[in-house]
Amino acid sequence: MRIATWNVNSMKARMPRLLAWMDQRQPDVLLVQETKCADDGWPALLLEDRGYESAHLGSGRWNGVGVLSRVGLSDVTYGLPEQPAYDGVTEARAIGATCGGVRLWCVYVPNGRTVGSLHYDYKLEFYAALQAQARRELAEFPGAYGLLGDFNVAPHDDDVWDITAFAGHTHVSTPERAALQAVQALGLTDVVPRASATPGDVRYPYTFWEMRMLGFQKGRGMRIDLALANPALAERTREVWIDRDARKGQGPSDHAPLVLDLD
DNA sequence: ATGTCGTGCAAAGCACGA
Repeated sequence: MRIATWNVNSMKARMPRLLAWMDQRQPDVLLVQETKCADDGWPALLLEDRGYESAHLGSGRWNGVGVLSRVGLSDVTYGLPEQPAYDGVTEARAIGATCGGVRLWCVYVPNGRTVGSLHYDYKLEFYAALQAQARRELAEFPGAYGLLGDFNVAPHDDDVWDITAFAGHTHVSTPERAALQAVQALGLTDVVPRASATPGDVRYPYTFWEMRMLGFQKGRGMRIDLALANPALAERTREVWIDRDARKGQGPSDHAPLVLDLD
């Protein structure tokens, strides 16, 4: 079974690349973030034609998360039960589902914008809600369990292209990393993609490169898309890899897919 | 500190978010 997570940065704009990628890589389950579409614009029938059931949570312009599966899709949970609101709105940033016997969450953690901002506080609150939900469900679901998506935190200094360039910035701050670590402390392992190169190398397993300033071309990447797996899921995981090719060429997302191949 | 995208509004140019 192949499970993938991909911040697609607009379902509509990415559709040609997304469908080609699905044809090529044949994921059994695909978790997508930043769909930037409303539920009534979600291409459910198109995906169904290709053999995928799907569930989506989205309100339109920003955020939006979806689950695609050809190995079953049940027990869909729309949003985290304790998810904080931002500016009075509970945003479309999390959707849970059981696919092929694996309980999964597709998450799009808030960016945080600048350290100490309201959005940064919101990001930390979101992590607390994610942790609370994972704690409950890890007790509830005895089988394979995983949180996958865009966590907007680079867990280690080596997970950004140049840590000195990130001094005082989000994604690497101690509170953000502590919030991520608190989720992992529940017994969820960051299943790190196989390294094809050393840190700093353009081939290091980053998942995101800025569109601005030719980030990809200059190798300025970050590993912020993660798969946090409980022991049952980690045990079944044979390969974890990043499809850098999906970041190349015309009209890519700024993120590359993270792929888990299970027994 | 920017360089690019994507979206949506009221429009063919901007504001916003990443």
